[in-house]
This record gives sequence, C-alpha cells and structure tokens, in this order.
Amino acid sequence: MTSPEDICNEIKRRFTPSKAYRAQRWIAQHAVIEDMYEPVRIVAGLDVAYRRSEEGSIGYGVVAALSYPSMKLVDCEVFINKVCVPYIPGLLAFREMAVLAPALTRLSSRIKPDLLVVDGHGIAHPRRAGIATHVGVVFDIPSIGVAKKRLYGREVTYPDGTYLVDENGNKIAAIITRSGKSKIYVSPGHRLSVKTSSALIRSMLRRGRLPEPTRVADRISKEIRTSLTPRSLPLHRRCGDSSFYSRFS
DNA sequence: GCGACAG
DNA sequence: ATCTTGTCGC
Repeated sequence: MTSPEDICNEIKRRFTPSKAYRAQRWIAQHAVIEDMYEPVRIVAGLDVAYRRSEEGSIGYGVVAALSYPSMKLVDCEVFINKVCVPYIPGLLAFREMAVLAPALTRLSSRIKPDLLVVDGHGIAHPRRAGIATHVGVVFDIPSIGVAKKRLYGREVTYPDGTYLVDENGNKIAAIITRSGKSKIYVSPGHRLSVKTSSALIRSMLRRGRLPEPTRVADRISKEIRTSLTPRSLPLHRRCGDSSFYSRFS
C-alpha cells in the first residue's frame, strides 16, 4: 500500500540538485530564443499559490486563458496537490511544474494557448533554464517569464532601456518600470526574442504591476485556495462558470 | 569562506 | 511563496 505520504517521500528521495542541473542543461539546449511564433489569440497566465497543512505544503496550480489583446478571461484550470519538492533558488521549476503541468495539459484539451506568461524568469537564469523556459520547451509553446525580483545577470542601462545582461554582455531580460510601480523583469522563455517578449508584455499591462495573464492567474489561485480545501488529493477542476469568468474581466 | 538567492 | 496585527497614509 503506497500512501500519499510514501509517494511524497519517494519524490523527495529521488530529487537531487545534481540531477536537476542535468535536466536544465537539456532544457536550455532545446530552447529557441528567436521569434518563432504564430499570431497570438489566446494567452495563458500560469501561477501557483500555496497553503500550509499538517503534512506539508499544498500547491494550487492555476492556468488562466485570456483572449488577446482584449485580456478577457475565457477559460481556466486548477490542479491541487501536495508539493514535495522544496524551493531552491534556481530550481523553482521542479517545485511548481508538478501542479502547473497537469493544469496546462487539461486546459489544452479544451483550448490551445498561443503564448504562455509564467511567474518567474525565462533565460535570465544561471543555466538559461528558468521556469518559463522549462514550461515552454516541455510543451513546445512560446513562453515569457515575468519576475518581480532578479535572480541572475547584471543590470545595465542602454540608450533603449535597462536590461539584465549575462557574463558575455548579452541581454537576457528587459526591465520594465512604470511610474508609481516597482520594476519587473521580462525574459524570453521559448520561441521568442528579448525584444518581442518585452513588446508583448508591454501590450498586456493594465491595472497592476504585473501583466494581466499573471495578475488574473494569481488572483484566481488565491481565491481558490480559500474557497476550496479538498479532502482527498490530487484534485483538478475547471475553475468556474461564466459568471466566475466575468468577475476577472 | 562569503555573498546572492525567481516563487 | 506563506504566516500575520496593527498601523501609516492617501
């Protein structure tokens, strides 16, 4: 009898940073950092909220599909499960993919996103394999990472703006600052350039500090967390009905 | 050894 | 990221 507890312990036993680094090198090798994407009609925002419980952390992975460029919520999927992998800087993807991948897979059976906007970095990462790159390559969907804090790279200002640059002087992220708001770091994940990633994210900025897909996914994940406490895990569900969607538009 | 360190 | 009361300011 393999209890959820046994499964989690087995995951912990198998997860080692050294193996994760190897996987990230593979991810980075398969990432395409040039513009190779179709016209964007549907953009998905990905985010994870957590909740403490007796047995550990519960992760609420949310994938919210928005129309582009109108930014209306059209579909949404949530996957809830116990999170067994710890947060280690540089290895965020291995913690969050466990709940994001099942949610994205199920949402994709209903609607195909043309672009993914992920909370965290893309290639602005020590091994060029941040969570946005990770998700983008695994699903082979164009992706962009939007982070609130720097992880890797030097901040340099050029005539056309401020960027994060790597040890070779290559731009790996655009830094966007808006009056009254703290800056955000925009880096390509997969099938996009720094330039285009920045332009796309700028076109999705509305009310808050973050682009709409990320902001909506964040709000939904936190609302689901307080309104839904499953008695058995894992659980995945479509987020809500038409009235639920209209509340986020 | 020391500092840095997405969510 | 989460936990968590009151408090400062528009």
